[in-house]
Amino acid sequence: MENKPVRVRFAPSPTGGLHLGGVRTVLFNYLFAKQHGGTFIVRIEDTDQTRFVEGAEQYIFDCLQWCGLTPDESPVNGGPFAPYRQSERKAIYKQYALQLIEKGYAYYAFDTPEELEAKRKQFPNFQYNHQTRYQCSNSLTLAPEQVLEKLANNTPYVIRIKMPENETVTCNDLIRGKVEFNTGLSDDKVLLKADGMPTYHLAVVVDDYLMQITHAFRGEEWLPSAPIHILLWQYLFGLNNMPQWAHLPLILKPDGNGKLSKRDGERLGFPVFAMDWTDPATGNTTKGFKERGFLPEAFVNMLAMLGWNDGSGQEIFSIDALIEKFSIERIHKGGARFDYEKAKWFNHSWIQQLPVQHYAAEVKKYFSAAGITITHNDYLYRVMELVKERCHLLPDFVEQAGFFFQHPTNVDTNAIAAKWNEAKQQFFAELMRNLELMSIWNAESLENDFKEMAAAHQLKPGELMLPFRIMLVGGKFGPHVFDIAALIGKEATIQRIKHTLQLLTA
RNA sequence: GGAGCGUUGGUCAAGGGGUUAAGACGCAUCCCUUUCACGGAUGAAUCACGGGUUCGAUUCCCGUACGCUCUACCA
Repeated sequence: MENKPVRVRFAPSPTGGLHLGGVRTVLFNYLFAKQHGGTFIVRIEDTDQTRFVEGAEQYIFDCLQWCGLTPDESPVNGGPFAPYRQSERKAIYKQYALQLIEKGYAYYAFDTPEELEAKRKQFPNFQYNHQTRYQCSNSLTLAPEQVLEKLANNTPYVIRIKMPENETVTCNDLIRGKVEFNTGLSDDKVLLKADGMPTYHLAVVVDDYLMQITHAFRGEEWLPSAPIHILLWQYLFGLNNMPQWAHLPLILKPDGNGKLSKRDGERLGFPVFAMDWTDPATGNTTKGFKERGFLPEAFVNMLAMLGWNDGSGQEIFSIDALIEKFSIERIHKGGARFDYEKAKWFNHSWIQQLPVQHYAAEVKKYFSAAGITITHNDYLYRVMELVKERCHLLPDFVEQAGFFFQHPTNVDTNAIAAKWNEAKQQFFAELMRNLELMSIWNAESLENDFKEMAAAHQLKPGELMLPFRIMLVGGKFGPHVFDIAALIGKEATIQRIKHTLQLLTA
């Protein structure tokens, strides 16, 4: 335990979209590793061949890249402990299972899935445990020669851990403190499956040992199986080589009870996955935070604050600040409900504080998806600067700034029609002529000119501002009118006035 | 059913024996702004409940309730 170089791992099962809770687990791993000058490893736990999903692994790495949480060692980066895919490590696990059998900590079991299912049907809460294992077909109940014979005949078997009847195993969790379990309450979990693949229980322990993991972070849902892992460590590699455990609180659904699921996002209209995920089987795409218009800085920041804070009240943190401030001691014990409104607030904050150039390329994509092609980046930057405080998500820029690039498609004349009159018509007609002659085109002179003219027409500027806005913008929103006029230029300004005037007289 | 974990405003949460129980999101009202937004101000919690311990408990202890997680040849 003393001063070993920190090595942590994220061990996803590549079976579908990457859940926000998964990304938070990655984040905490990453922060801890970076803070301690350690190594962050991604290990793919693909031991269940029946759940193989095409593209799921690549998708996980894409998500990590978008978040900026790049692993130091992984199947794609390689590393000194390769391979990092458990399916490619299949041969390694069996010897450890055999070792356990030799020491009497595990046994062969020949019960078929059908037999077990029958037992579960017969007995209300059937568990394969210290009470029932002697009524089952395994190397504990069969004569040695029968076992040998079955093995020789290639009879399918699994290897199960032999849980002690009544021992106390304690887990010193970094977040929860001492947690005790009675071993008699757990069942004899399968360690090695009939197909020769390890289950999670065996694989984590073996790989954490082989990869010299020092700290193991995972979701709280794993806490009940911790005693099995701890026992395995004790039997195989010794408790003093075991990583320190930290079981992270769950992220809960915003309404009702239970942990946040993909379905909650669909039901309530917000993303749950980091990026869009298309299920290859059904072709259905589930929306991701990225595609919804989140900045990775905001997404990561928001996730960090779900279950952790630095105690100062500060909420906006860059990744570097998080690396500096992060501490396991300040991780909460209780689960946190996910709040999409708050998530959007984080994104809004990051939109304000990052230079617009930083995310302009992404914004551009939303514009082009809306049929607006942007040719001048400098113009785009100025526009973004002007409207960014109204944007929570990146696509908001299209809505908030589309009129800077094309004439408004819908001019809300209803907003001004009721109070429209001949005097105003005259005013704007003259305004057009006036603007045409202007040599200096900036917000200030435009405003002065506008107000002088209003006075000359004996009209209140206030009555004219909204019509002017509607003409330029199309609706009741956007930055100061004269800033807009200044930016879109003389020609567009005049053209829009003219167009609206025509609409109003039609 | 069993085991484990958890419980401070609607949400995220600070605090941790004596406080007017921070702050943020959201909401409402107001100010600023001749639009929207930003910004500012104000408002809203008997700290799940019941017992202790104590001069004093939101804070410590014990129960209860409630919630969650797990209880597969899935992770």
